[in-house]
This record gives sequence, C-alpha cells and structure tokens, in this order.
Amino acid sequence: MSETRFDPSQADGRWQRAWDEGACFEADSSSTKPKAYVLEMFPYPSGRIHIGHVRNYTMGDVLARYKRMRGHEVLHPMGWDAFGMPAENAAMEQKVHPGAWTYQNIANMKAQLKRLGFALDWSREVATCDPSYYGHEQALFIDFYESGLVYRKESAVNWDPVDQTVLANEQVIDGRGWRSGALVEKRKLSQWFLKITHFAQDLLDGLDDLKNWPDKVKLMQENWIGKSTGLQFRFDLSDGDHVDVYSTRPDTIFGASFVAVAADHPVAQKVAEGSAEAQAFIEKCREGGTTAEELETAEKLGFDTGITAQHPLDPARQLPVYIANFVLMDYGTGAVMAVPGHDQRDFEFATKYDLPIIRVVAASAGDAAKPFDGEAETGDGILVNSGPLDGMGVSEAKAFVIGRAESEGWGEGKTVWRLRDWGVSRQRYWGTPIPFVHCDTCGVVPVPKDQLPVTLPEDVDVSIPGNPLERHPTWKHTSCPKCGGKAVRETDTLDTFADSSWYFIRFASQPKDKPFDAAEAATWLPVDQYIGGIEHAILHLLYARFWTRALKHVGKLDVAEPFASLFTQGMVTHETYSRRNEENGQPVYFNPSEVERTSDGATLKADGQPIEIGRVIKMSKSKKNVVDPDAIVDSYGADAVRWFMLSDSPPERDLPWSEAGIEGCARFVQRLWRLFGQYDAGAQGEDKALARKVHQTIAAAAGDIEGLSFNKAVARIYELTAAAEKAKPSASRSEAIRTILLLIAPMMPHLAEEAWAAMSGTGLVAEAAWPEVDEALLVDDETTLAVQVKGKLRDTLTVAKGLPKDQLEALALGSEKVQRAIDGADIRKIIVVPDRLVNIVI
RNA sequence: GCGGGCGUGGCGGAAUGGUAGACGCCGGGGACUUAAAAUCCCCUGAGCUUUGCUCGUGCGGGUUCGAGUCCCGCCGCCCGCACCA
Repeated sequence: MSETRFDPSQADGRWQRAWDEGACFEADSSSTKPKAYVLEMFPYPSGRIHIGHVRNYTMGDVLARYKRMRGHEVLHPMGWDAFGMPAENAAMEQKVHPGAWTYQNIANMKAQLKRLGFALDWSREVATCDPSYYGHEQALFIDFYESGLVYRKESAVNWDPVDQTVLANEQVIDGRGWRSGALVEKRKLSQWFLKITHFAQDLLDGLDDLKNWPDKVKLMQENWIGKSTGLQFRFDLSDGDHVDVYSTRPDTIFGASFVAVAADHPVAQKVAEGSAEAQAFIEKCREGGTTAEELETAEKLGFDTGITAQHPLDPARQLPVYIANFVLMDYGTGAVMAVPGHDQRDFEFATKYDLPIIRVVAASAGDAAKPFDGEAETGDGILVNSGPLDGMGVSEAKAFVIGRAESEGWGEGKTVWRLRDWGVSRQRYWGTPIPFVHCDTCGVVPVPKDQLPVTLPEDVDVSIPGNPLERHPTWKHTSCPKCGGKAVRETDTLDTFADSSWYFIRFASQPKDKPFDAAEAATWLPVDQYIGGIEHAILHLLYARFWTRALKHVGKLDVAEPFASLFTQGMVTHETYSRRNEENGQPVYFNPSEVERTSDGATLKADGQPIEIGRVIKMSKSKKNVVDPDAIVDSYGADAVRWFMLSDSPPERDLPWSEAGIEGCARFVQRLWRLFGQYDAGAQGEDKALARKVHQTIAAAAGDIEGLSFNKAVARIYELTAAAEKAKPSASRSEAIRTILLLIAPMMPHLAEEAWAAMSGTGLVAEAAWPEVDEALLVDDETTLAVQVKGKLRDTLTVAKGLPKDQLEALALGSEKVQRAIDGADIRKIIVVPDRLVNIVI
C-alpha cells in the first residue's frame, strides 16, 4: 500500500464495476439462507437525485450490506414511481412527451445512484409507467372489481371553469386555478372508488401487530381511520320531513340548540328549490377548495332555513335548522345536532349567530350555571340541565340516551368511521388507464384480461389543458367485449398511490404472465425493514396495507401486513442565502455553490459582497438551498458523502447539510486509509484494553446498526479509531485495524474494498462476514463510581466492579471532597446503586 | 381548524430516572515546515471571590434521595389533512 492518499475518483468506479461483474447484490429467491428484505421508498423520477434520497438509500444500503455480512440472503431492490403530474407539467412547459421526459430522468437518476455504490439488485428494477408493470396493475384492479372492492359514485373535484379541467389540490392556490387564475368550483363527477372502508376494522386491529412501527405513525393511522361510536337518530322537521343526524356525544342531547346540515344535504337542496337566498348560500359553499383544511379554517357560515326540528326528548323544544359550511356530507349522515357548550365549532357558530349556549356537563352539580370561558368544554364531568340525565357521568349518560332512543325507536347506537373510500379516478393522461369500457347496452364492462394491458396512446398533445385521453381522436373508441357493439374506453387513470401500493410485491417476484407468483413473493414478504419519509405516514402506508388485504381477499397473496418494520427518516436541510431585491423587496435566493461561507457570515462569490444567511430549512428548489449529489461525489467521493449522511444527526431527525461537515468526513476517509496502511499481519503481543474496546465496539455497532442508530455507530467507530491510532503495534492492534475495516464496510464500501485488497484480504469485503464478538472481552473489571452529596456530584472514584454496598459506602465516605461537602452534618440516608453511584443524603 | 412530532454548548448531537454535553464540526493555542497545505498534540457550556464554587437541557409548576428523562400547564418550530409524490 504505497499510495498515501485514497483516491475515490478512480477507486469508486472500479469497485462498483467489480460488484456488478460479480452480480453481488442479485437476490436469489430460492436461497436457503435466512432472508432479509430491505426496502427504501422508491423515488419519483423528477430528473435529479435529491440529497434526501441519498440519505434514505444510504441508510437502507448500510442495513442491506450489514445483513449480508451477517449471512442473510438480501433483497434490496430499486425502481421508479414514474407516473404523475410533474411529467405532464414538464410536457406542457418543455414540449416534450411525458414518457420521454420520464425515461430520460430515470436514466440520469440511475447513473447518479450507481455512483454512490448502493448494493442494489438492479435486475429487478421496475418503472410503474411501463406497460409491463401497469398492465398487471390493471389485472389486479379487475380482480378487485370482480370481488366487489371497486365501485363508482359521484364525488366532488376542483373544477377550473376557464381551462375546463380538473385540478389537483396543489394546483389550487387561494381558491383559484394556478394557471388560469379563475375561481375554482366544486363539481361532481362519476368516479372510481376502492372500498378501503371494507377493511377499516382490520386496518385498525392490524396496527397492534406492527411492533416495529413508530408509535406516532400508528397513532396517526388510528386517528385517520377514526373509529367512533355514537348515536344516529331522527329529528322530525316542521315541514313534515325528517333528518337523520349522527353524534358521538348523545349525552349532551339536552344542550342541543340547533341542527346543521351540509350544503349538499337533501334538506338543503329542498330548501334551495324554494329560496333564491338559500340557493345563493349553497353556491357560495361550493366556492373554494375541497380540502379538509380549507373547509375547517374557513369562516363558519350558516343559513337559517326557517325550518325547525322537534327535540326528541323535550316536547317543548323546537330547534332551528341551519345549512352550515362546516358540516361535511361525507362524514356520518351529513347533518349534526349542534351543542355549542361542548363542541368548539358549534360554539363559534352559535356565538356568531347568537344561538343559545347551554351547559349540560359540569365539574359538579353546583356548577350547573357556570358561564363558559370563551370556548366550548369538551372534557369529562357530570350531566346538568338535562332532565333525566342529571347527575350521570358522561359515559353513563351516553349509554342511557342510546338505550332510550333504541327502545323508543327514534335512533340507534352506531359505529362511524372517519376513513372514506379511496377515490382513485384521475382525469389525467400520465397514469395507469382504468381498464374498463362503457357500453350503451351492457354498461360498465371490464377489459378481458387477455387484452391487457390497456396502453396509453403515444400521440397526444399535452400542451393544452384537459385530459388528452378524453379528446384523443381514436383511442377511446372501441367495441364492447361482451356484446361487440360500440363502446368507449374509460378515460380516467388511476391515482399513482395505486402504483406504489404493490411495487414491493412485484420486486419480490416478477413473472411475465402475472403480477407476481404468490409462493415466491411470500418467501420475501413482509418487507423486513421499510425506510422512507414521515410525509407518507398515513396515505401511502395505509393504501399499501389496504392493497395487501385486498390481494388476500381475492385469494392472490397470503400476507397479513406488507411492512414488518417501518422507519421514518428526517429531511436534509440547509441554510438559505438571499438578498433583497431593491425594486420589490422580495428576497432573491442563491445556491450554496455561489456563496463563500466565512466564520462570521457569507459573501457572494460573484461580487464579494455580504449576503444574508437565512434559517435552516428543508432543501427546496424555490429557496435554492439545494446541493447536487453528483457535485459532492465529484469533490469528496461516494464514501465521504455516505459517511456524512450517517454521522451526527439521528436518522429520524432532520440533517443539516454543511460544507464543513462533509470536509470532516472526507478527512476521516483519509485518516482511516492511513490507519489501514499500518496493518501488520505479523505483529505480536497483546493489548488487553484495546482488545476489550474492539469487541465492545463490534457488539455495540451491531446493535446500533440493527436499531438504525447510525450516528451512534459512527461515534463508536471514531472512538475505536482514535484508540487504535494511539496504540503501540501488537497483534491486538492489527486485529483492531482489521475490525475497523469490517465495521465501516457497510458504510464506506469503496474504501473498505480498496484497503481489503491492499491487506491481501481474500475476495470482496462485500462478501465478507461481520466480525465475531468475544463475549469474555465485553466486561471491564473496573468502573467509575459517582459520589453525590444530596444529589450533587462531589467526587468520582475508580473502583473494582461488583463490590458490595457497604464497601462502596465506606469508599465514598472516605473521600476528602465528600467529607468537605458533608461538613459534619448528620447523614440521614445513603443510596447505593452498585457499580454506578453513591448518594449521601444529609 | 384537526391530528402527529420536536425543543440539550457557537453548530449537529450523546445520556436503562443515577457523573449533562460522549462523538463530530466550528473556534483558539502549539508542534512539524524556508513557507504553505496536509498531519499531530492541547484547550473549548456560562459565570465567579478559580485547591474550588454557583448556574445550566424552550418557559412555569410538580413527583423523587436524585429529573434532559416521569406528571400537569404554557411557548416556539416542523410535518400531515384524502387529486403533490
């Protein structure tokens, strides 16, 4: 090993080729070794790999390589979530076909990933926009249809009246279309739905079995599924009609002061027929977006219909019926009994429209007349002002009212879910065509499986708004598979969440003639470790869990849950650099590569003048605080970049990118290279302390990697490296150096291979085994004893391990510093934690 | 608005209820060098009357011999909210 520096620019590519040529990372489904399926969420091919991807894939790669060293057959695949809106946007802006744009991006990004040396099985690569993928998805969709998991119903979309097109939520800005600027309307369309609610209870119950999922993700899913129990009951209306409402708080029924219905509710529709004012109000509710956030943050508005509702338990009370914009037609019955005292939305509404706010729950009977402090009280208590319920607790009163409603026949206890069925229709080109035709005589008919895939037409004009499939001259015209008559194809495409709901199954098994082989898929599934962003905590993960259940439902796959362990990583962040534009005061942002960072500030390289350093935030193109992985791999080599991704920040938290940090990593690569150069296979002699450190580090680093606490493993490797550098030559030191090489092999594989070859190691490190731990060397025989007086540290003593309590007490009292702190006071108590601490209480 | 999370030196962070600040970065001092780079060594939470003492983990309370860690109440920031992926 004569070179004094490790040169990644020539070594990285050489080892990457060696791994490729040896097909090192191709997974063998028929292997008898224990299997490990390590998966990172596959990327959208936006054009360039983002540093966040690098972090995600580095974590998975370390785990995959580590598992391989521990003797597992590892499946670590990669592919592309390749359908979606950005391709259509690019097509519009750059006049390039979405497919061409997407495949070019895939080629670029694949090259970028290869440069980072990830141990990926590229033989299993999939792109969801390829007919060889989405054709199978169409077959599965038809299976779901045939087993009753697919249906069509009317549902609201954002409609841009100028562009005559459906908009995604992100295309609606402040209630207006992003291109046209027109006020967006809600419009109803007949759309396709997947019956995720069929599995609501099972999706909820399944969370209990996901022991290795973060509690926060499980809690988010639980809240999203939103099981609630309550009372559905009937109000008779003054116009002779009636309205069903649902309430989770039937105990507060005597606090009801009005009834509110959604704008789309039949009662509201009926009122609108006879009232232009009501009609105008309903129109107003239709303006604005369709998101829950917009609905809930909008000012609460209501329209008094003039109708009253008969209170079911109090013959003397007639409640006004309002149409209200905060009531959702999709949840419960689309109508609520409003109890302002004990529901915050009702409280705000009642305050605005001057409706009674009645207290029916209080801390005690004596508080029955206590006024409200500007907000509703939703907590527990006892019932007051509630006739027969007075004095009951909340849950007792709930049961009582439900029982009474059921016996008297005006209502019944009911379980309601917040979870809604999954609307999968998208009125767009770049997605999986929904494989159905519409026939005038036969209705909706699935395309026969032997005619799949239904492929997207290539000759489309995406430069104008609207759905190109809809206006294509020939594509949609076809014949009915059933009667042979004229029919038109469905022009909606599937939500891209459908594509990502089963890609991990296709990775595990990819026959040509069917979506997957059940037996082969089951040898790999569930995914042992899934890694991705927290932003997918609800939708993607819930849809994938649903899809897995749906496959079981149709008898295609016998897997309960898709992902056994889940890890959600933090984002990569960077400070921003900006200057105010003198004309309009808007900040102008600069890329880090244009900026010279100094110890107390930053200047623009172009003019040498100071520049403002902004907060550390998520990297984004608009703020230009992005770094390009290719550029940093060019400068520092793949291993330094990988090491940086693993160092310092715990993986679940945000990682602030810094130039100084990556330089430190690059220095450490060279430091290791020098240390490896000192390896001497023939060195003699034992260094017990170093040997202990070596084995303690092997054990701890293994635990850290398995727990994905890479930052801790990194810190321990730094410590061991420092100890090995300081040690005098010995057999122990040689073992330490060889061990460090193996410990860093999953993290810095190129450096490890290069040094391994120089040390005359056999084969590739990629195929080497993780070092064995010598259990006997894990325990020290001495320990540092902390001595406290009244809980404050006064001295530390080095003592032999395993001393009895009375000896530790005596040693502690023998300390001069401790005696000074006690200062002759009476000792009341002495607490001894063996091998750790003595606390003298005075 | 609803749901979820996070908060520790100049910075990233470490710490089974038991020595707060491991490890890294930045900064300071020194060695080597004609010089620089590289490398190596030492120092580096704040304050003070500096053998040592006091304060210190977003803020205010509480439990405990002992709280960054547990409990209650706030503040700030971040993520998700069903057509972004």
